[in-house]
Amino acid sequence: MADARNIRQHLEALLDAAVRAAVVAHDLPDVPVPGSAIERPKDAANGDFASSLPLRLARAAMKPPIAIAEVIAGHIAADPAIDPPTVAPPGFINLRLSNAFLQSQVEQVIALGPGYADLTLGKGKKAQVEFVSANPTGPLHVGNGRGAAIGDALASGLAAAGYETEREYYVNDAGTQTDTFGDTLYARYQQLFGRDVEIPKDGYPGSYMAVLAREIKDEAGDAFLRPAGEFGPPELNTRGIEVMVEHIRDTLEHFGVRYDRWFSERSLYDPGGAYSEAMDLLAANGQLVEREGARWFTSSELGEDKDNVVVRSDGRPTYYGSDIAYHFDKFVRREFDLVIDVWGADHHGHVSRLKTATQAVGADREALQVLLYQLVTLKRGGEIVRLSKRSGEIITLDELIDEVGADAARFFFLLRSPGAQMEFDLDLAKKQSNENPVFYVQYAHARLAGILRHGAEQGLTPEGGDVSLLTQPHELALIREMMRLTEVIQLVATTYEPQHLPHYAMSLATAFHALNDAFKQQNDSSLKTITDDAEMSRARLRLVQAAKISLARVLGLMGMSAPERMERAEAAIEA
RNA sequence: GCGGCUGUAGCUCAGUGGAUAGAGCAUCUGUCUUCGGAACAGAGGGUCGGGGGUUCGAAUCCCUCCAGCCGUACCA
Repeated sequence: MADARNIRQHLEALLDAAVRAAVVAHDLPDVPVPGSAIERPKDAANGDFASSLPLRLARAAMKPPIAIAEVIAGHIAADPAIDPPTVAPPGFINLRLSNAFLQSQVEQVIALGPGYADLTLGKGKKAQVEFVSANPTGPLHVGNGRGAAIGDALASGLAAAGYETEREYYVNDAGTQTDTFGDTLYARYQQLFGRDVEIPKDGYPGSYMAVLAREIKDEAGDAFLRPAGEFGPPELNTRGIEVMVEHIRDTLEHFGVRYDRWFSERSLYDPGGAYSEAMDLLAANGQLVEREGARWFTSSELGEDKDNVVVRSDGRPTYYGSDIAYHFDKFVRREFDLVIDVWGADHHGHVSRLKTATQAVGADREALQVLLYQLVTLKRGGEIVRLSKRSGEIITLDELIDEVGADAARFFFLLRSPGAQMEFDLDLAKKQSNENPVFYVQYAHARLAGILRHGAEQGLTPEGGDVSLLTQPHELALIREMMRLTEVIQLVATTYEPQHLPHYAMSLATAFHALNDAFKQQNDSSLKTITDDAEMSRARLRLVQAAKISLARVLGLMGMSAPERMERAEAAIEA
């Protein structure tokens, strides 16, 4: 039987069969038929699904589209999932789901639970989403939060689509930034012992470095101190990175993000690590050359603008060299079928050459997807602040979570498509008012929970409810909206665009709020969920139960909580 | 210079070949001692940056121009 997960394919099959039948009956010339004929009409008045196939066939078939539509519609077999098809100018075939089918979906959602809309399109495939991966040279800032929200939701979406999914953080604990970090840390550390030392030029001026130095002094005393004028010990650097990574991990856990793996860049250079193997492979392919004292990957022969250095003239690998090894590890060693790297847009110059290198070490170019998100502009008190870790003036993700809450921050980050520059209005996100859409969605869930509680107090539960009693337009509209989740999951998992989740969540919440208030609007208390009619009440509670499952699922995919009740903490005070 | 992203309602943004271009906020009008009103119903508001082209059909695809952001390192 058809359900939310396969209704589209079911209708396509019905349509295909109708076209074939029309051809066999000589009602339609035997012309090539374009695929994927089922669409979603924008206007609900045109049905739940529609086909523009007649418009596309008109030329080849040499008949008016409307006539073709009539012919095909006439050959569509009767099906319990749909009402008889209708035809609309200039040549659409409109399909409407039957009430009986919609009602049955309430039972289906309850029977299948939170996974009712999950797909199998990624079944048997391993996917990895790598995100945030900020240098552990400072605390995460607001921009990293956007990457975290996007990457985490994307991973959830892929998992819902059937992929075996891992979340990974790439820890850049090697390289020049790390050295600069170490130098700055040692300067701050020495300052704590009264030495008049300046922070290196191009160092990290932020006060958090002084805090970090203090932390390390507290735990290790002067163990890292060297005679004046000498360099600091590498162990200080290592410890500094460790502590920073711990802080980053705490921040992300606060944000509700949990990684399956924290992958150390340094580990690439361990004996048996991916670096030497990947470089050997490129060398064996004749794709490495020595030039100007450095080692270059001859990427221009593979279509890149230019060759790129992988090992500097001083013998240290570049970031590019590391990344080649890292992606060799992902694809060749760990055999991921799909890898999504979520990066800030300022890295976009790196995308093409990394894909090329990935290809050179034997992976499919398209198996690596790089999702770029544009940088976040912060607005506070009408003032626009650009984010920069190096300026020292940053607003951290921790501060954002404290002020706004993790749920609201995530929702705002997800709402914008990754490619769009976004303005994050701190004052707005902080508001606990109806200007803030996150409360709208969560409130809908709390209301659903409230109705179930209210019913239970009167001895009414969803058990035994007869869904065939659900015939009100608002009730059926809510079921239609619940069914759409599967399309949203598919969209997220195939386009890697998580912004569809919050938009869907809002329309699902709207469908419920509208249902919930219909009795007031129509001034008819028999439309309430809990009425004098116990049978009717049980049927509606069943719908409420299913809707709650649905909304909780979307909130879960976005990494947000689904509250059973709302706290109105400060709203009254501010008012 | 070259390359990438972006340009849609007053604001923030969805919509990536279909029917009258949507949402939230803001503005205005109703509902209103609520199965929790952080709600619902409705209204006004658009030359989809400009100009060409492809198509039965374009916000969507192609070309071109304009504006903003980013990149074009032996930084990451």
